[in-house]
Order: sequence, then C-alpha cells, then structure tokens
Amino acid sequence: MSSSVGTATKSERTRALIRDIALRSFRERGYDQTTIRLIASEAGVSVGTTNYHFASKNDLVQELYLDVQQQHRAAALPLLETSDDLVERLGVVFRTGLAQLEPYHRFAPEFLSAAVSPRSSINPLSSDSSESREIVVGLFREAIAGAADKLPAEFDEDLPSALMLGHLLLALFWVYDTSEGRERTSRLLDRGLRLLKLSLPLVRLRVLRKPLRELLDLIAEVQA
Amino acid sequence: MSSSVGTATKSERTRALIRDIALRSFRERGYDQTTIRLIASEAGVSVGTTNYHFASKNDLVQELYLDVQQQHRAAALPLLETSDDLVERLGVVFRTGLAQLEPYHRFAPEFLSAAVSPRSSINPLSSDSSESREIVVGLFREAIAGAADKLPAEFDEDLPSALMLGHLLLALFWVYDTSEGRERTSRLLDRGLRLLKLSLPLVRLRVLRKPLRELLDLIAEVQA
DNA sequence: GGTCACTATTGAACATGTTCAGAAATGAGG
DNA sequence: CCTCATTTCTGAACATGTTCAATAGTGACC
Repeated sequence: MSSSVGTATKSERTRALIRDIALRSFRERGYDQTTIRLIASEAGVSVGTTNYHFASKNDLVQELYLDVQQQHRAAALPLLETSDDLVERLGVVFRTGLAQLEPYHRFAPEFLSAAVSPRSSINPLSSDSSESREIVVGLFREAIAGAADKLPAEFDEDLPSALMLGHLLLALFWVYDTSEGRERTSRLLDRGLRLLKLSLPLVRLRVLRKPLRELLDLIAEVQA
Repeated sequence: MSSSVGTATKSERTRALIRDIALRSFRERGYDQTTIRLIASEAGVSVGTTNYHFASKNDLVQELYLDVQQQHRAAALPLLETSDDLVERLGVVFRTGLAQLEPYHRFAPEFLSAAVSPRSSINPLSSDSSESREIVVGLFREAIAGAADKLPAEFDEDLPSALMLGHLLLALFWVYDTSEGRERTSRLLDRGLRLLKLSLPLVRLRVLRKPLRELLDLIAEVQA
C-alpha cells in the first residue's frame, strides 16, 4: 500500500501521499464520507492540489481497485496450486474475490451507487477500469488453464470474461446480503458451483453447444 | 398523468403542479438534469416549497414509479386475456414492462445509480417503493393464476416476487444494452422464456423440488 | 547565480439536494 | 370583520465534487 516513500520527486511524493490517505479513508470511512476536502486537509494541501494530481475523486477509486485486485491475485494464486479440479479452482477465485471485498461491505451501497452507471469511470466494465478488471479476468483464465478437465476450445476466449461478469453479479448479491457473515452469499456460491459441477459434462453434448454459444455471445457483449 | 386540476384546495393544486412538472421533466431531461431549482422555477414557487410538498427529490421519483407501473398494468392486462399459456403470459408481463421503460433508456444510467443502493428510498426493493412494486408483483401473480398449466402450490407464494426480481435483473441488462432497439435484451428474454418452457415440465420431478425450493428461498430474502 | 518555461499549488466560484428559521397566507371560531 | 393557531411559502445557508485564473515554486540552461 504505502507507495515507496523517500526516493521520487516532490511531486511524486505529494501524489503518493494523497493516494495513501485517500485509500486509507476509503477503507475507514467509505466513499461518501471520503471527501476531497478531507483528503486535502489530512494531506496538508489544498483542494486544488488533490484535483491536480487526481483529476477526480473516482481516479482515486481506481487506485483502490488496483490495490484490491492485486491482493485478490496474491490471495488466489497460492490456493490455485492446491487443486486441478476446474470447479474447485473457480471456487478459489470467487471466494478470494469476495474475501477482498468483505472489509468494504459496510460501505458497499455507496460504492455500488457510484460504480453501477455504465457512464461512470469507476464502472468495473469501463475502459478506465480495464487494468484492475484484467487482473480478475486473468485469474479466471489461469483457473481454467490449469485445470485437469479441458473445455471445448471454442469457449476459451469468452469464458473468463463471462465468469468475471458472474463475479460482479455475485458481488451485487453480496451488497444486498444482510445475513451474518454473508452466509447467504456463500450458500449461493456453493450451490451455483455444485450445479456447475453437475452440468459440466453436458457441455460436451452437441445439442447444448449452440444455445450455450448464443448465451455466451450475448453476455460477452455486455460492457460499459 | 395530470392530477385532477380544478377541484381540490390551493395546497393540493400546488402539490399537483409540482408533481406534474417534475414527472414531465424526468421524462424530458432525466434524473440529473431535473433539479429542484428547475422544478421550483417552472412551477413558479421557491425551492423550499417543493421540499415542503415533497420531502426529497426521490419522493418525486416515487410518483414517477407509480405512474409507470400503473401504465404497465394497463398495458399488460388486455394482453393477458389473449393466452392461457403460462410462459406466454409471463412474456407479456416482461415485455410490457420493458416497453414502459423504453422512453427512459437515455437516462437509465442516472436512474440506476440513484436507485441501486439498498439504502436508497427509490430502490425498487425498498419499503418506500412497495406500492409500485406490488403492482408488478400482482401482475406476475395474475399471469400465473390465469394460466392453464398449474404449478405446484408450494411455489405460488414466492414465485411472483422472484419473477419481479428477474424483471429487475432484465432491466439491469437493458440499461447496459446499447444495441439498436434493445434488440439484445429482447433476444435474452426470448431465449430465457424458451428455456423456461422447455424446463417447466421438469419442475414436477421430485428430485428437482428441493434445489428449486432452496434457490427460491435464497432469492425471496433479497430486499433493500 | 540569474532567467524563464514549466510544474505545482492555491482558494474562490459554481451547481447540486437538503435544512431551517422566519414570514406570509389561510381559515375556523368568535 | 377580528384573532390567532395552523398551514404554506420563502430564500439564505450548508456541504459536496469540480473548475480555473492567479500565484508560487522548481530546475535546466547560460
């Protein structure tokens, strides 16, 4: 998190300071309560300075996204070593992803509202979010690639993105989940994975290829 | 739309005036551009007056919801007379629902952002939205009740709400749909309905009852 | 060390939804 | 037609993210 203090120019140090203070504040106070004026005040600079280094508040959220997804990757990779079962590997990516979000659950409605618009720069499907998004897509890609059971090659291209979309939908459910320890989200994920495991052999049936292909095509086009 | 002018006290007329101007503005300018000051100005009153009659901007959105869902009902009911096939009847409710939203597609991201938070008063799942929400749930209930094929009675209670949630998810897809005439949303709906029609006979199989029941239970608890 | 283009910083200004103390209007009871 | 409590209305105030003209600082080149 703390961005290599010491070296770097004055400007880079100011930028890093603002970034670190903003990220800490997002964690502690959420999106709404993290105001530009508060960040500026804690960093000992003026409002204009924060907006000079980060053109908007949402640019700071992108820094947060990157941080969260890098930790997602760091948490998932070692666990992916432990199994070569496709469904289990997907479960690892989903579960470690949710685990990263958990500290933010209190503030999830605020972030959701700011991010859900297709026009928002912090929409996970926006071009501005591509760097952090690709980390997650990459994880799903690796989960598939390292699995013992191979899927038809025609699915390889779109499937990771579709799974990332599934992860976003799961996160949407998670935002609305008021159960203790997000127990209902866990149950939904477990049941979904069990269903997937049961129906996976069917993918190889010729009759199912076409409807699946069509469904995947529809999903693949979803973007902000 | 226009709220019985003429009769009614001065206060009621002011309230109706503000309401009508707000609803027209939502349609023409969307959520963001419809500012309280603009409404007040067009109504020839002060900012404080609009907030006296409608405690918040979102209270005016509730008026819009009600208007839209009443038209949804008016559009769906006659078409429900034309078929007693369950899946076709559900299709009527879905399609007439989307048709009501269509004029707002330009502004859908704004409305989505304002409504998606579980803490928002205009969240369709909030208690504040219950009146308009129940119109939609009622439509699904009637679609089921008037169908020739009867479902197991145990589903009757939760299914209409679950279908309403499905409609919300479809609307989410619709918000992100950039295709000409929302052609992709139509296709998704058609394919979903076809799939439903094919799998409906399976509902009567004992083995599927429990997983279905569990799924429905998870879904039924989703609320804002 | 002086010059000067570029980089970095400042804080006032703007529009937004909402609040609220106070002013004005209303209308029921005499 | 008064009285006066209640209802209705007003507009200034607040906090928010963002913009921008003006100022200050920095550092490369002579």
